[in-house]
Amino acid sequence: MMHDALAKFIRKHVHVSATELQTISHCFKFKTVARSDFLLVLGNTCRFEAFVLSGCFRIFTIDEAGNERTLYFAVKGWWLMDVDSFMHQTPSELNIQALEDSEVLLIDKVDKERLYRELPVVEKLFRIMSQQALIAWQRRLMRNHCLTAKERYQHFTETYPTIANKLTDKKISSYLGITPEFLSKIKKRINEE
Amino acid sequence: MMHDALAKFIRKHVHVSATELQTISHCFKFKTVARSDFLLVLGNTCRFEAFVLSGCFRIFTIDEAGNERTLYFAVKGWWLMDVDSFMHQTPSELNIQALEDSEVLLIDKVDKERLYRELPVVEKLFRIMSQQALIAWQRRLMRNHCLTAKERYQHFTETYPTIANKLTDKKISSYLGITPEFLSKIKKRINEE
DNA sequence: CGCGACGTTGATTTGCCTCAACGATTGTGG
DNA sequence: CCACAATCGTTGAGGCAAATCAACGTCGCG
Repeated sequence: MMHDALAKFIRKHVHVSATELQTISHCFKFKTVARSDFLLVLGNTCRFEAFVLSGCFRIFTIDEAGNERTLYFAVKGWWLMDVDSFMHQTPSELNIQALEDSEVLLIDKVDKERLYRELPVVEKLFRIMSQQALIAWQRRLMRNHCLTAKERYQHFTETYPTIANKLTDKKISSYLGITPEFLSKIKKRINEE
Repeated sequence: MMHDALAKFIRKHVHVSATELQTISHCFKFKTVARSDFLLVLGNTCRFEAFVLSGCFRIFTIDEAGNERTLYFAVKGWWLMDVDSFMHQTPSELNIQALEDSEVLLIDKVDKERLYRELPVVEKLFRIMSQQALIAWQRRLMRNHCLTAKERYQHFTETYPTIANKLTDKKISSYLGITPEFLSKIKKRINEE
């Protein structure tokens, strides 16, 4: 059934009984998201967390200068959420947009709180997920300090080749924190080698 | 008693009974760390997590070029840990050094795992802490993309004035991701205004 | 007291941005 | 399904932000 991917994901991180898995699974609702549709729009409150079953998403914000800044991309097996907005139920600073026709499993705040209350293993799961995400963000910031734009581009395309293939250069540049023009020049230099 | 600060911290994030608080507190051991001593040295495995009672610490790594890169500073009420190394018991990539004579409460891996097992509220506490740290790291990376070095310096000194006062410029520059020379020029420019 | 780390300053170089122009793609409404 | 508009990718010229290298005064510490 459609929740298999989620079950597999959970089992990779924590021990759960079949019953627990059932309880968790039943809190999630299947949803399709058409290409370029928004799952969350900046200014709205994030009322869900989502597990990506298929497709591809971009989580981004708009800075004061009006430029798009991509926090991350999410494909199968990744999570979509604005931790801050969902946790505190405050207006989000993020947009979540589907880059292709996609499928997700959604859980709303009430069900999430209920799971936290009833199943300690869910706390554990999200504790582990958050800590691993934390490590990844720390590493990414350090890479931003140490590496040049060219090195960061190569690191990204080598680490996530399948994601990079789906993306336009403009979106990649907004993830790397550089201008599209400069990314174009980087690619030219790489090809000339 | 000496665990008061920790109890206060915990109560700010989760509901705990007095008994639970007792159980948690008893897992922590008091320790003093002399100025410039290391609580963790790069290459060793992180066998503890620590809550800072007093003093000031720096968590940093050394990049390929041999430069120090500061992840963050920690004062009273902050936590010291290498999440990755502690979680997976692998060699750490981080140094944790006291910048002044300091006091911490330490918990080792065995006790931490026991707390996780016995008190679901501890899972919740660290889940919440991790998620809030995650938000902070996301914001910091976005600031690194959007802001100039001068703006990042001002943001840091305005957000953490008491921490900034304790630090040498060299350490601040390694946090901001710029050279000490350039920070010196930034400060000059600010003074001339 | 003397040494080594720190902070400052200047000259030069490099990485990346801005702006502008143009061809190539993509998406869309008729 | 085509035509047109809009967005995207590329290229070049010029400019600014920040790094590098080198020199020198200062401070803290042994």
